[in-house]
Amino acid sequence: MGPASKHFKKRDAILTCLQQTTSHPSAETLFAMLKPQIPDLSMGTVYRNLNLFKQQGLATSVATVKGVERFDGNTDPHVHFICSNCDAVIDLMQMQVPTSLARTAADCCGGQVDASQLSFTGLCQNCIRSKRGEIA
Amino acid sequence: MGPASKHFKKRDAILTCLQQTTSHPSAETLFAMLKPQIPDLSMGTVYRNLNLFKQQGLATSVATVKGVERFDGNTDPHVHFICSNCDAVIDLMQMQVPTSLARTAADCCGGQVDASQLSFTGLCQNCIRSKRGEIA
DNA sequence: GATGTAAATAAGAATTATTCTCATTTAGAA
DNA sequence: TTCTAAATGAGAATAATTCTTATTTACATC
Repeated sequence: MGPASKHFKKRDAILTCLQQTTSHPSAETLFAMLKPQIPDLSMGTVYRNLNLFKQQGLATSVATVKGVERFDGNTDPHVHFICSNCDAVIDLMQMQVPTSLARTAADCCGGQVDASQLSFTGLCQNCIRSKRGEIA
Repeated sequence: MGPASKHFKKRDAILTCLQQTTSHPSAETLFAMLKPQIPDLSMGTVYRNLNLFKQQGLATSVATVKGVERFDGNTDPHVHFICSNCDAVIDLMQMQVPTSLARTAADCCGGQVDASQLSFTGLCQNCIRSKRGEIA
């Protein structure tokens, strides 16, 4: 039904928040973002709905960074850059996993490929600058 | 120094075990594999050394599957297939992330790419068969 | 408008994976 | 033998996530 319905108010708020940010928040971060507007929101609801979104294909789990799962509400196929210094997860919207690779993968192991995840890790632009002594 | 030394006995056992399997075990699984041969091994040692191996580049964290971190002692660059049904993590040794993609990624975000991770998720061959009613 | 309903939620307990602490053990050096 | 530094065992502590249950909510029906 979506945001028009009064049902699923919090569910919609969580999904909308996730879709409007590019920061790939953790459950906790998402909770912190929403709490001011929805003071009676609970962590359980955030986790419950994130799992629901994953099942429904409305969101994905991008990575687990230092033990914490990070989510993405952007369902367009794309690639991520993960900064090993500041834990930022950055979209590389211009990039995708070539479909030829997915086909090769399926052929290699005889399995059925449903999705692919490609990420690069290293230092992000900000952290490179910081290391040079400049202000991030 | 390696397996010849009497120092690092358990450390070496853990690394060797990780290098000799292609199952991408979790810390707990690794512990279970080694416990029979090393009855006084403790979980703390497994976790401690796995983190050490990661730092030293002797092992990598392949993925977090259903909340559990999975490790790989194979440092040759390769790709993984992760079965969403049985949680198997399978090597696709024949495949690598094209270096051109890594370069593009660095250009895209202005960062410094240190490593890349590519994995495919779906049903593995065994689970496809099982679903057909055959015995896995 | 009152009542019934099924889904969604809050709150916090419970669980699980991982890290931490510290006393002990070990291997090798002096 | 004694010393030292690293490695370890054991279990406590922590942190993330899931689970449980009573409550609330939105809507349908009367």
